[in-house]
Amino acid sequence: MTTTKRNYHQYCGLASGLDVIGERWTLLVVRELMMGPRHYGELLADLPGMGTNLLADRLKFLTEQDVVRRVDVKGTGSRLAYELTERGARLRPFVLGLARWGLDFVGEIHPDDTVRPHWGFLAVESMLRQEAVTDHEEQYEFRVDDEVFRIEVSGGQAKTARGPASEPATVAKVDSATFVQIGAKRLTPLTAMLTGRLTLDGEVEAVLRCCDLLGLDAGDYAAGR
Amino acid sequence: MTTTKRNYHQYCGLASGLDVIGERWTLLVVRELMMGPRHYGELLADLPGMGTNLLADRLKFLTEQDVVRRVDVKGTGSRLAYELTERGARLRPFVLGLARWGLDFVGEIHPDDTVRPHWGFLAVESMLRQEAVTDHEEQYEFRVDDEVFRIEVSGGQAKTARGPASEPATVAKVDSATFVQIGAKRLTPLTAMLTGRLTLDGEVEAVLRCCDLLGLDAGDYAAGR
DNA sequence: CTGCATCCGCCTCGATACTG
DNA sequence: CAGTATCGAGGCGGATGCAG
Repeated sequence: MTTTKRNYHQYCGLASGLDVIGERWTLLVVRELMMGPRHYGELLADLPGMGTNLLADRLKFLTEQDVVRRVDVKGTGSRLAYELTERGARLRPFVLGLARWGLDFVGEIHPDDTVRPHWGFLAVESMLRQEAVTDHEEQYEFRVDDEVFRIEVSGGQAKTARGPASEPATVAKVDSATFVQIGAKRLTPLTAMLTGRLTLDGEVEAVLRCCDLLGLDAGDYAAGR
Repeated sequence: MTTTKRNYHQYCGLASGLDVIGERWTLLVVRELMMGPRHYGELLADLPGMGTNLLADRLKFLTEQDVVRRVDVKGTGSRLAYELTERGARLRPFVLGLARWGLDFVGEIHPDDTVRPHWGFLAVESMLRQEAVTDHEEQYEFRVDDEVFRIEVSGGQAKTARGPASEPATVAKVDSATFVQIGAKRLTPLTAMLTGRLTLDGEVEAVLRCCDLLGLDAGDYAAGR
């Protein structure tokens, strides 16, 4: 028990930050909590390869550091859950930045790779190019496997949200593996459509604006209209 | 030798990114290279506790992944150095963001903690509040131990640079440990001055603008003028 | 002397089994 | 369902060796 936790012993913000969230699996736990509270079992299920003792250790430590908190999701002690604290939520910008940066390293999909539809939500948020927002006020809906989320463009700002859009200008239906491959630019939206793995509803112009907003190559699609 | 490198096997940008820069020490190596090319021995000296084999492994892997490149710093093969590639340089925004986030975890300084003056350069860059830029065009110079760097405010933009300022509106002279403590808000500029660990030259108004730009509490200092 | 490679003890990690 | 206990494997840390 006197085994002291390993840290860098550097008087520096980055090193101190990495002492908290730099260990293996930790930032992936944070990612899971970035879409809302989750139960222990859900975390375990979406992080295959992570030992249950490690998850318990990480959650306990993150709780001590005020990055994560235990919460009674509804009712009296029915089932506990974990959620990000305000301090944990402040990690969002650069978790998204790192997710965007890492897209370049996403290779061909391998049989024993894990894919989860809600990761697509973060992928979209990390790909959003605020500088590409137009003055069209509209919403784009995504149905990745069984997850549904949307982009809302309003008042010169684009933001993501979970759940269906009220009046979607486009609806994209796709499986999660294909979705990530498009984000990683290993597949264009056009080829995904032609191979039947992606379905796009709505008017063409809206689809083009959506692709541009995400920095995706819509050229082929545009040429085919 | 056939020991395959450990990775997350998740089809996700964040996981793929962490497979590249998520291992122990890696992001600290990147930090060291963010101030320009460095030699193997310099890296080793500024990362105490890191084994020489680990540094060699990390550098080799980062080179393979096009995050880092070997350069002939001057002349024919005299001494090699490592520097960030364009891909590695794209890590800067969220390395800085994490450095800023981690400042909250910087505790009291401990005898066997390592401190390096050039980390102050990154601390300043991470603390810069672009929204606090005024229309005063001026420069602030910092002399942290033997390192000299500056902030340049010009055209509504603030940016950091190494080396002395041509016409500093303020010169701050301080040791590196004190510098980090001020950044971590464990010490106000005023108390640091009163204990003789910080010297501030230049007109008071410029000092106040500099503090505000870095989000530091200048209230005490202002009250004492 | 710098830039690594090799070797070895230890501690973290990952998988399974077990308990409230 | 939510963790705790246990143990083998392997990444890490420190010392040392060696080549250019």
